Amino acid sequence: MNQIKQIYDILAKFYAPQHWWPVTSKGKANPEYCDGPKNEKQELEVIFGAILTQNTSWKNVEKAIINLNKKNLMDAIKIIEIDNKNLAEMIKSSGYHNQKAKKLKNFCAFLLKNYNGSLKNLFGNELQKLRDELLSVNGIGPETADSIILYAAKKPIFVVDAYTGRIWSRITYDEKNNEKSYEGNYGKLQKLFMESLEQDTQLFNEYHALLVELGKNICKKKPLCENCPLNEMCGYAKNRNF
DNA sequence: GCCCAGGCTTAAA
DNA sequence: TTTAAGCATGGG
Repeated sequence: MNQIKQIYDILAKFYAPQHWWPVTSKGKANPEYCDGPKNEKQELEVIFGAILTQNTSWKNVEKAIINLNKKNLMDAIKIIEIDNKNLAEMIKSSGYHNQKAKKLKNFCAFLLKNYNGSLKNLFGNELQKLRDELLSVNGIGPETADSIILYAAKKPIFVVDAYTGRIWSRITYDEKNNEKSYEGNYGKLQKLFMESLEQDTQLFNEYHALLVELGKNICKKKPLCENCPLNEMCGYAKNRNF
């Protein structure tokens, strides 16, 4: 078994199932209702969440999502119609709110113009075409695009994030690889993970979520190697005598 | 007060 | 083609 699969198995035993992507219900964050979107409105919520969580903790995003739901703004046309300042104020808690307000509008304008406002139409594209389309929107980069593809469109693509880079850099840490060898190398990491695993949406879903959990709580900037289920296979942990 | 968070764009070297 | 600055709130 390759190391990437091995890591998944260890994490899946170490942590409970993650049930990503979290979706709110009835205007509230609802932890019982978080196995991904069930309709287009919730798919749109996943997309907005993916944009709002750029370089931002989910806690701060959740408040913004709740606000949008309360004002009935999970709707591409309504987002286009509301003015920038109003929208920015609504999503203030998610940080970079002025930029992110524009990003939400950019996506909605794109959806209305090219796909008649229909996510079903957009998601009808082949995976690669869908990715290219998403990346053409100003404000959507590789991680946001892939999150949308995996968690809203439910097509198999591996989402790489800062945690993935940090964790893999530390696992492979040795004389040649330093602690940041794989940071900021999106394509290389994505290829590595996708070539090591079956192309399975649910697997990619859970794996990414597990890496986030590990990155947030154990493999932090200052890592807690003593608590880490991967420390026996981790070059960085070994180097620190764990 | 300082550090960090589920990135992306733009402009300069 | 790589690197830096700017964006900004909220929690530890």
